[in-house]
Amino acid sequence: MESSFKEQVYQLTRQIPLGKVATYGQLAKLAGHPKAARAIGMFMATNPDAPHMPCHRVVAGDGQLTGYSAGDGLATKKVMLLGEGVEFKGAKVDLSRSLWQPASGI
DNA sequence: ATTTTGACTTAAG
DNA sequence: GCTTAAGCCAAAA
Repeated sequence: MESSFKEQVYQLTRQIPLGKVATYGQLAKLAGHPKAARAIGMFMATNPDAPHMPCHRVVAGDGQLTGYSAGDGLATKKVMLLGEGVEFKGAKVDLSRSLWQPASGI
């Protein structure tokens, strides 16, 4: 395994369950760099495995949809998330309901 | 090797 | 609630 920061981010993004979304900061933290949210965005923008990279399930820390350069951009992203069962609150994702909680053994 | 930019986050006013 | 500033990481020029 490469075990690189990049690889970790890719794996985590790939493990986001359907109907849920993760934030850049969350992925960064899970990958070992809690402040590399910016780099995460770049990894998504330059993702080498787009078909295996559900980057549309990754949103900003406030649930705001950012980036996405496919279809109609954020519009397509929103539609995809809605189709997966993610709840929206206006133009943002309702993180209170659709935020991915890894190992949610609370 | 250095500088700039970017799909970010948090804090402060 | 909105704007400004600073911090941090990685890729591209």
